[in-house]
Amino acid sequence: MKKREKISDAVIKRLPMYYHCLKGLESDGISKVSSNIISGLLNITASQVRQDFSNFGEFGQQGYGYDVIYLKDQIAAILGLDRRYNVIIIGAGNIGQALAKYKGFKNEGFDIIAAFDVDAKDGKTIGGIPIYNYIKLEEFSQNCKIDIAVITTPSESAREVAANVKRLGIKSIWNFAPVFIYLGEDIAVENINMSESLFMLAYKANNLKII
Amino acid sequence: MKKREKISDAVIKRLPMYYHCLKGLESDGISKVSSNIISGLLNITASQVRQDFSNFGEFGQQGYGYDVIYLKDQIAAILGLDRRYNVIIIGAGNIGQALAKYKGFKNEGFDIIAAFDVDAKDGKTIGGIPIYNYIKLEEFSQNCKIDIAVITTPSESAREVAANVKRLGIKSIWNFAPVFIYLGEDIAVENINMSESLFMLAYKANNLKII
DNA sequence: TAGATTGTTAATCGATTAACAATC
DNA sequence: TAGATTGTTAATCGATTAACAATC
Repeated sequence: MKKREKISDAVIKRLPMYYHCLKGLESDGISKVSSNIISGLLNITASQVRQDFSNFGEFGQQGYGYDVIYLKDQIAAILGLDRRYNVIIIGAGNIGQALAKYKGFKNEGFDIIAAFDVDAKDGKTIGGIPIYNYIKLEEFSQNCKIDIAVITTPSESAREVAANVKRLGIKSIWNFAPVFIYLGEDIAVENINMSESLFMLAYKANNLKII
Repeated sequence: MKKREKISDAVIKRLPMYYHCLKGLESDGISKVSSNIISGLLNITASQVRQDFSNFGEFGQQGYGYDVIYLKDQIAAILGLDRRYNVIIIGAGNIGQALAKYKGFKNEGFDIIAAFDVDAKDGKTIGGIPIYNYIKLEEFSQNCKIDIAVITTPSESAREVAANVKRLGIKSIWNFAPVFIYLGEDIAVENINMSESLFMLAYKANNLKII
């Protein structure tokens, strides 16, 4: 293992791909895999697969390859998927409600424990998750450890909400508002910008190889 | 203008950022801008801003800078935002419904004209958009030019739906199912993989600078 | 004109790929 | 053992940054 310097974003972006791929192999009952096979499944080079893994440790055996379950567990641990997370949703509009109703996150270790909205009256639920008025967030955060805040407010309020989230000591933000949020090095933010993705799709569609 | 070779993905990813930024400047009533100012707003280098633009043409004037509206229109044209798109949604689950109800896409030139679902009975609507049974898609596509298909089905059916969409001659897919879709060079696909984004957030949160 | 800022060429940096010794 | 495949070092490729002549 090379000495652990800062891992580049390009590498980190591929970790979930590896994890997903290994889960697939596991559920197909395959127990060993080589960098060459992974490279074929993910359409990258075998060299890159080995380089990526070597950033974190030595997970394979020369002449054999990698044990699927062991490697999957190692990558899960690197990603932090070996624990559970308490998640809240801020903004109970269309997207916020859709995420609240989606049941898939629980399987991956993410428990949505509450939603908040400026217009909410207490006592309601969506998809079994309680909704509170946004003014209750501070009190709630004092009683319950929140790992991740999902921001699904309109863009006008997103930055203000994000700043408040940081003030309450929450360390991760998953932002769906079409506003770029960055609050410094001591809080993790992932921005999902759907309209930028849609614009890139328009570009790609208009620049396809000769149709 | 350098001769137009293939533009790298890294450049294309920044175009929506420039567009967004210029719209902001325009709505603030600012009429001229320099690469230096843009670089400050977007946290990239001025050199990169000029390099990026020079892939597509010469949009500025030495000693002056760029005209905000002209530059914005040029970038809109490069992205293909100078026309309108007919969009359908396939899969009327949580995310599909949320997108159908979201009104923001129309402003950018994307008209959601119908939704399809395997369980749908004809005659219903969501957010004013008609829902049809999925078996009607082929007929619909023959009567109406569809530019973009949004796939919000469960992951099990996503690939099959995507193949069908391609068969019907639709040239762009916006995929929200957690499955990587690629159908060759002659159809544009943008994958929004929310769980990968969530995993990256977990990684970042677990690797923050000393807290 | 003098100052400002572009567009482009050259230099640097970082990420990907290739090669191969180590070794299971 | 012979064959396979890792982990790592070196080579290549591509993207970002710096520098500057052109010129408004």
